[in-house]
Amino acid sequence: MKERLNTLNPMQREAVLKTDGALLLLAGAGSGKTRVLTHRIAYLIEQGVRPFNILAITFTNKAAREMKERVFNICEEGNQVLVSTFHSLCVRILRRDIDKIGYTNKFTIYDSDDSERLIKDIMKDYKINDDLLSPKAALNEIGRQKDKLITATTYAQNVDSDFRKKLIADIYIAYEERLKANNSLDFDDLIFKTVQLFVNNPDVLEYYQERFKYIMVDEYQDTSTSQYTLIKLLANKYKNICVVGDDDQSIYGWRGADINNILDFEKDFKDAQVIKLEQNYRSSKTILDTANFVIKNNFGRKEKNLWTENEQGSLINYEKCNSDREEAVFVANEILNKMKDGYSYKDFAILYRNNSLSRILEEQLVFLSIPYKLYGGVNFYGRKEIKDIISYLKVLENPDDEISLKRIINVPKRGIGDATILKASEYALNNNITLFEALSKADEISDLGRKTKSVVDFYSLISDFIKKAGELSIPDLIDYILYKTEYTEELRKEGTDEALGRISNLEEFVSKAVEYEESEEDVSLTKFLEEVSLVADIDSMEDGDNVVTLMTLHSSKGLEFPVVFIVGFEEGIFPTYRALTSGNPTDIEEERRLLYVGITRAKKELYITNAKSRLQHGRYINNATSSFFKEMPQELINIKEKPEKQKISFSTSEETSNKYRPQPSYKPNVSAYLKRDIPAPKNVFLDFQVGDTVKHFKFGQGTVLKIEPAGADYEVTISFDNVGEKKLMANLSKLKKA
DNA sequence: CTCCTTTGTCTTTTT
DNA sequence: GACAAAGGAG
Repeated sequence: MKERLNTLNPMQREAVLKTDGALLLLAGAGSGKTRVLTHRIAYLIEQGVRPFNILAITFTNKAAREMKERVFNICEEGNQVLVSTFHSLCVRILRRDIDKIGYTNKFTIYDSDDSERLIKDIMKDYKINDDLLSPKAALNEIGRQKDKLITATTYAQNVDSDFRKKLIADIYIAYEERLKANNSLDFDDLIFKTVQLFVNNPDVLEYYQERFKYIMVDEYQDTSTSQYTLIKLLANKYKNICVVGDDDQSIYGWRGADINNILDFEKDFKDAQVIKLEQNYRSSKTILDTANFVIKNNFGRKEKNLWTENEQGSLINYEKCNSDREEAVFVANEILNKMKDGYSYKDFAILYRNNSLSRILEEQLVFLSIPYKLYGGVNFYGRKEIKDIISYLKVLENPDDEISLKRIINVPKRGIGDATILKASEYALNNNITLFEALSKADEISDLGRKTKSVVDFYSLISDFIKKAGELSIPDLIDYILYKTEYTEELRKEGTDEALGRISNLEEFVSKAVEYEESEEDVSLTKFLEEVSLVADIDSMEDGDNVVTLMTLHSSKGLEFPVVFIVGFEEGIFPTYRALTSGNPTDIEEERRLLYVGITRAKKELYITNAKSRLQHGRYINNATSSFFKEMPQELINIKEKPEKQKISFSTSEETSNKYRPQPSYKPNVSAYLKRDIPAPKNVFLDFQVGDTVKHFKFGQGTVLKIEPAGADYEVTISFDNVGEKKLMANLSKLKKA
């Protein structure tokens, strides 16, 4: 043991040895905090603490898995330590005791998509115009309340005359009622209800206080009030709690993370010891200096001085490109260049502010046959076909779940449309039963007419599935559902590439179910659904693959790469338009921290790139350089700007260079978001003029009366021979000269 | 009443 | 360029 402790620096060692009481570990980027945590767990076990009594909370499942492995490598008993995310931990606790707060343990977990559907339903019921308040905004506001442990009733009591808030309060109350009726919890509830369970049932709390005598929380800067409260409750008896965080890396404020948790920790645990880890083992001096220089622009930070003994390293590369295409070409070519220096694919990461920036990069990587893996974006479990089959499974588990039920009731099409669902819902409401129960009494529902049979058939289909769920393995059950509903058959008939893609996704889902059954000892549909609900894309990341990594800056937290590209360094993208216009300076500070996170991912080389013109939402946008650029130490940056109007060498679509028109030029330094309306459509060419005869695939032949630019396309007024005058979008409706 | 076609909105970031 | 809601045809 002693020998192992000698591999740690004095501060790290102190943190490992301080086993009892409260410890706040302020760990700068790359300062070896994971090392400290794993050694600390191992040390606890060697000191005689039972592994069973240790709880470690991480931010992702991936981090949990890795930490478990690393502890296990130091000491074998380490695999009995519970390493988990907040959400997984809470589900575990709730499955045992949620009946004490009025749910059953077959409860369903709603993802943000499910929650939004429920909000939409409610707003429809209440006839709330969504011009006033979008379902997303309402859901977001409600989520932030839950993060702060504010119930619907409390929220409603405290809204003053604010019309919008009153509206949200009404929705919040209804939302809670419906969730309960559906026996469902949203992500935020998982934490909130666990806290409620503990507060209302001291015996349950005490059970877990005894179980988790030693608690560690990683990424503490990203915990919300509810999460912190949960931890405080658990640690309240033995007070052996160690939290590890870095206020400069707090990037989830929008999700309810509260940076004050770091400041409050010392107040709540009066004898808390504070240890700072300030030596960075990851990055070159140049990279670290740049990061430090940038983050100094934030106010209200915990004072720290991150330093390194690493070599100076090469300058930061800043590349200003003319277009997004040019930027992608640059990044891909640069990766190939660097490969000649002995790097391999897995040494590179391309990071961006939002997922939509990944597409053009992917295209270019594919074009140059550079292997890569993209994380985030459309989550595998978020795809339509996967959500559909999961909804079937959820209904079997919990027929009260009306959101999943409504999702699949007419998928594939079986003649149960909105009107029928509405009648059944009304019947359910009037008789105080669930929608699913109402379906079983289809014959009693008035004016269902000939639709009664469709409903009866659907009900017996689901009943059969419920019966089969008890008999078949999960993969077999999925296959059975896909077969009986003719889901796969429908797709096969469709025959398009898209449909075939969906079929292979479904096949992959079945394989995942097989994998699940093989990897777990204690297999159940409940647990499978739980796992599926709580995985993030990043969790699938494996070290083995030698491929370039593409991900958002948010997802990159906690990772490191020899060479990092930060692309789209443009005002309006990074920092995001929302932060620039919110009027809240802390939003910009959070963007700056995100940049800090991005910079500190790099070990040896850092590239920052941007484009003067970028295709967004189907039109070209001209962005100024990110205002963060001038906050970087210019003497550490190698600035390169591509010459204007350089010939674009590569294009994926058929819009070849002769079709390419020069972009209109705008005044620099004006965020393109402020000039959204671009005068003339580009990349759309009409081979007809006013007076010509054109052909439409449906309306047939007609004469062009008028052509007007409209966004990225032209609006064409045509007098059709058969259907009269119509206004159509030229590109969209594929008009052709006759 | 359902289904298909057309129109509108969207884009932060994720457990 | 993607997808859901609205709108119109059968």
